[in-house]
Amino acid sequence: MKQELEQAIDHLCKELLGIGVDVELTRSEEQFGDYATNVALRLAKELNANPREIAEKIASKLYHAAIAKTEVAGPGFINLTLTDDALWSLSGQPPAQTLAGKQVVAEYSDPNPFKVLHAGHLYTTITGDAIAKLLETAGATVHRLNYGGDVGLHVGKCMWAIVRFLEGEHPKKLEAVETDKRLEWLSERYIEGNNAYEADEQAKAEIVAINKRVYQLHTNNDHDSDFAQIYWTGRQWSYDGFDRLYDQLQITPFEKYIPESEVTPVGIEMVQKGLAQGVFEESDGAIVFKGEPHGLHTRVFLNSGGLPTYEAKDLGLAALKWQQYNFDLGVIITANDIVEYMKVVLKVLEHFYPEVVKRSKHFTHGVIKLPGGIKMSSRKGNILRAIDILEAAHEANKTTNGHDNQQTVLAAIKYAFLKQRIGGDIIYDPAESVALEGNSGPYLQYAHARARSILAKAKTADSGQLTVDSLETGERSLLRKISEYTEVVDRSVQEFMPHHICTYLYELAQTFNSFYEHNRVLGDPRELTRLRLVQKYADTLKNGLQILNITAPERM
RNA sequence: GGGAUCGUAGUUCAGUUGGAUAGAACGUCAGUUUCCGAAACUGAAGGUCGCAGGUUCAAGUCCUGCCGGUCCCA
Repeated sequence: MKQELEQAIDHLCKELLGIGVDVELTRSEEQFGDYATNVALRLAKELNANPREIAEKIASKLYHAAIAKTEVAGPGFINLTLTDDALWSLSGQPPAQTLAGKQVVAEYSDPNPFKVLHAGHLYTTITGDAIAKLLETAGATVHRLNYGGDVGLHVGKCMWAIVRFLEGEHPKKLEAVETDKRLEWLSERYIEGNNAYEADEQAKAEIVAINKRVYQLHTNNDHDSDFAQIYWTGRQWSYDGFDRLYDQLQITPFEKYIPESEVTPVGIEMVQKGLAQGVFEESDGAIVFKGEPHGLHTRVFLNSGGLPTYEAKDLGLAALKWQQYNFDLGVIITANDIVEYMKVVLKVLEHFYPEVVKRSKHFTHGVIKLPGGIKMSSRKGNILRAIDILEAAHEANKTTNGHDNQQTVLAAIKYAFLKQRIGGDIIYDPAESVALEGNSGPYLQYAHARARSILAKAKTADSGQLTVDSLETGERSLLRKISEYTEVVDRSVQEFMPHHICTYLYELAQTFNSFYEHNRVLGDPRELTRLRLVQKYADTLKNGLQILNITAPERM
């Protein structure tokens, strides 16, 4: 309907003024009506005419069954007020299927085996899942991928400490570690290895050697040696631990993990091929890409020891994803410290797969901090871990609300992360996130439960008449807000930004609460109409929360 | 030193291809419960949109310079 109206206005412009414009109706403040357009203002210059006169000209000729009132206001806006009927049919519609049939690959979370899952991983996990769901809402098929470093220096550090802890390469001794302690146990070993690497020259040399052995174990496909058994067990423990956390978070499961070891040979091969083709050059024994001619910087792809860097691996990863999925759209979400790095990798990738670069979107986010200002540093042990966030939220929920409900805590964390535009740093305040007052996940859950409770109490055979037209002010405000839903989702899809949905849902809940406060539903002569509204509202709220992967409980 | 990015109320954040009086939340202050869930609602105070220029009928939004923060590269 919105499109119809836009086309009608575009038509009028051509007919009356001889100029076509790209008309976009925007939602206006309630006092001005339902939709507004600034076409007259934009055309004024071109036509060298008074914008208000142009607006009047268009407005006076604009007729549509859905329009109840047309007004010219301010410097030359055309304000449209829809009929109540039109508002009803506008609300409750499914979002536009703009991505129907599209194959999307979404890569996010990306924790490293043998290391701890930190707050940043938690953030991309939740945000990535929401973006994936958002795209699914628009009709896309989304493949959720999780990429992580199962090779590399951090693995060397961890393996070194494990072997030391076990007093030799004794895989059998691993059995002593309890199942639910494994992830924590591994991250403790990593910290030990990391500290030794920095403090002790001999340990450093040993770790470098072990790191090489890990790579070798992959090339030799070694699953039998004692060293290999320790490694594979450790890797599996990591994946199991990650899966447990994802399960706990109630996010959509990943389609698969892509381990770094799998993409490494692909990446190396690409670098060698690229070297022969003149994409790379040798420099002090390393293979580098000179980014300066492209306004970028130089980066190493194979180091002087012949080992692939992150760059080479990312190249392999991109190639592998493309070969396996042939996607229409590739979405990657990472921290924003690698934006420059990513540009170089994409520039190189352009040489191999220009199509992939065109179809890829890289979103980045900032650092996750607690209000005190603790910053993550993945080197030392004193980082903000994912479970620290979860624990802080549980703790806050207990002290603020006097109980500890998993659904509330999850809603609190997810909503706190998602309500902010993706890009900047996030200051996560546990107390604020679980609060039932204010712009929080639990507030929305409560707003939903309240509405459902009314519906549950309504008797089936009901008094009152259904009057879809001639709505009262409060009723109309609520319906007007509900009718915005699909437009908000569409915009979120276009921008890949779930936070628009958060902002909207909060406004929606506020509108409802205000309506609820001032209008009796049950037993009122207008009961049937109002129940219909409450139903639409609750469904809309639930649908929106679903995109964010937040539950909408009937009771709480 | 080069590059990226951000700077909006005391705090945390929204702000549509440039559009109407810059909006929320928390906090502060003042109110609202015989009645559908007060875990709610109503209202008030609080702003040089970092600073200075420029483009435009119109700038928080675009351009230039400067200041400040964060990150990347050497």
